[in-house]
Amino acid sequence: MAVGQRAVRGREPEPRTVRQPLRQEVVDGIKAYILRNDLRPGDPLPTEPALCEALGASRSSVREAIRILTALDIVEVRHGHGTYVGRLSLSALVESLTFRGLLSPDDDFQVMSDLIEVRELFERGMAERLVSCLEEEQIDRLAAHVDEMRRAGAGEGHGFVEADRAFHTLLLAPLGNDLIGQLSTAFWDVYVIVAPHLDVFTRAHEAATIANHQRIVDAVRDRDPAEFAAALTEHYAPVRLRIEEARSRR
Amino acid sequence: MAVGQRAVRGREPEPRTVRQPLRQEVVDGIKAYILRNDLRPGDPLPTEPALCEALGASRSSVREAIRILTALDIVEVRHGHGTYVGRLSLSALVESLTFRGLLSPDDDFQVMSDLIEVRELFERGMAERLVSCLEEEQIDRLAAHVDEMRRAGAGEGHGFVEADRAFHTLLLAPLGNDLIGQLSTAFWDVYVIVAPHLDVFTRAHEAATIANHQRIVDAVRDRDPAEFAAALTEHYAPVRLRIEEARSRR
DNA sequence: GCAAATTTGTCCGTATGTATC
DNA sequence: AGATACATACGGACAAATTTG
Repeated sequence: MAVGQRAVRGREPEPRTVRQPLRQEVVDGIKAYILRNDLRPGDPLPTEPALCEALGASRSSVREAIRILTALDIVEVRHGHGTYVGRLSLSALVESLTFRGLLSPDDDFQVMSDLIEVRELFERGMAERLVSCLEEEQIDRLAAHVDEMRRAGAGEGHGFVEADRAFHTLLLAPLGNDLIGQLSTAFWDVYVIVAPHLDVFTRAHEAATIANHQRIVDAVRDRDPAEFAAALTEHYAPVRLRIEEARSRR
Repeated sequence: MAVGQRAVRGREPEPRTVRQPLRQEVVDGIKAYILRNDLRPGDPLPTEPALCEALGASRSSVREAIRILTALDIVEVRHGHGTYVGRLSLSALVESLTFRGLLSPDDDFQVMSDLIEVRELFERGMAERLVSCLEEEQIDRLAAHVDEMRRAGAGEGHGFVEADRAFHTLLLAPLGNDLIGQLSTAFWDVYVIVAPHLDVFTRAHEAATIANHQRIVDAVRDRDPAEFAAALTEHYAPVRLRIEEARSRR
C-alpha cells in the first residue's frame, strides 16, 4: 500500500529519455545534500529512515545508494553509529586497478608495468621542482626512512614496505599537488597487493633498493637534478626487470 | 558453477577478530568467481537468486554487493536482462574526483589545478617518446581532429570538446601504456564536468586552443621534442590562467 | 503484436547486531 | 547494566524491463 508516496514517475513525455533507477536519484540526492550543506569529511548525514522520507525512497533503495557512495569513499558508515561524509580518498581507484591487475586481460603484467612507469614519470618529471623544493628538514626525514628500511630489512618485511611507502610519499609531498601524491600512493598499494599474486618478488634485491634510496637522498642533498633523475632510473630499472622476469616465467 | 559455499557465520571463536559485513564476503565471493572462471568484460554472471544460494546470503546482501561492484565497474547490470562483468574502466575515479572538485574543501580550485598539472606532466614527460613513436598516419589523424575543432568551433560546443578529447587521447595512444591514456581521459572528463560549476570558462580562447593544437601537430611532424614541449607549455598555460582567474574572482 | 518467462528494481515488515549514554 | 538509536540482514511480494515463442 501507499505505493505512490513519491512524486509520480513516468510522466516523462520524451520517449528518448531513459528513466534512471530510483537508487541513482537517491545517490544524486545525497550528493546534493552534502554539497548544499557544504559538509566536510566526517560530518554526519541523516539516518537511513530520514533519508528515506526526504528522498521518497524505501530503505532498500537508500541502502543501495549508500553502498555505491561508500565504494567511492563519498560516504562512510559506522555500524550502529551513523552515516557520515567519507574521506574522498582514491580507495576506489585502488580497488578497481587491483582487480584489473588480478584479472589480467591480455597480458598479465601490462597493468603492473604501466603502474611503475607512471610512478617513475611522476618523480622524474618533477625532478627539478623536487630538488629545489625539498627543505633540509624533509631531507632528514627521507634519510630517516632509509635507515628504517635498513633496520627492517633484517627482520620481517612489514616495516620495510612501510618505510618504502613512506619514503615515496614524503618525496612527492613538497610539490603541493595532492593528486600526484595520492595517485602515486594508490599505485604503490596496487603494486604491493598484486605483485605477490603474479610471483613478482617484491623483496628481492633489498640491499640494492636501499642503496638506491640512499642515492636519491644524496642527490637531493646536493641539489643535483641530473643525478636525482639518474638515481631514479637506477631505482626503477630493477623493478621493471623483476616484472619482466615474472612475465617470461609464464 | 558453484560460486563457493560460505562458511557458517557466528562460530568465530576469536573475540579480537572483527567480523566483516556479510555483503563484503559476497563482494569477495563474486570477485573470486570472476577470477576463478577467468571471465572477461561482458561475460555473464549468475542471476541474483543463484548468487544468493551459492554465497549463502539474502537477496538484499547480494544486491548491495552488486551495487558496490557496479560502482567500481567490475560488474555491470542490465535491467531485466542480467548481470555481467564490467568494463573495468576508471569511471569510479571520475566520480570520486568530480565530487571532490565540486565539494572543494579548502581551496576551491586546487583539485582542478592539480588535474591539469598531471595531464601536462603526462604529455611533457613523454615528449621524447611521443615524438619518436607517433607514425605519419596517426599524425594525420591528429591534424584531422584539429580541423574538426575548427569546424565545430563556429557551431555549438559539443563537437569541439569531443575533438579536443579525441586529440589528447590519440596523442597518448602510441605510448603503449593504457593507464596513462585512461588517467588522462579521466582527468579530462573531471575537468569538463567541474569547470562550468566553478565559472571556469572552458570555451574561452578557442582560437588560441586550436592554434596551439596545430603547433603541437607541427612539432610532432618535425620530430622536434623541444618544440613539442614548448607547444605543450603554451597550450596548458592559458588553461592554468583561466583557473587562476576564476579563483581570484571569489 | 501479444503473452509468457526470466531477470532486475522496489517496497514492506521484522528480527538482530552494534555503539552510545 | 539497561535503554535507546542506528545499521545489518532476512524473506516475501509486486513492479518494470527484456527476451522469446
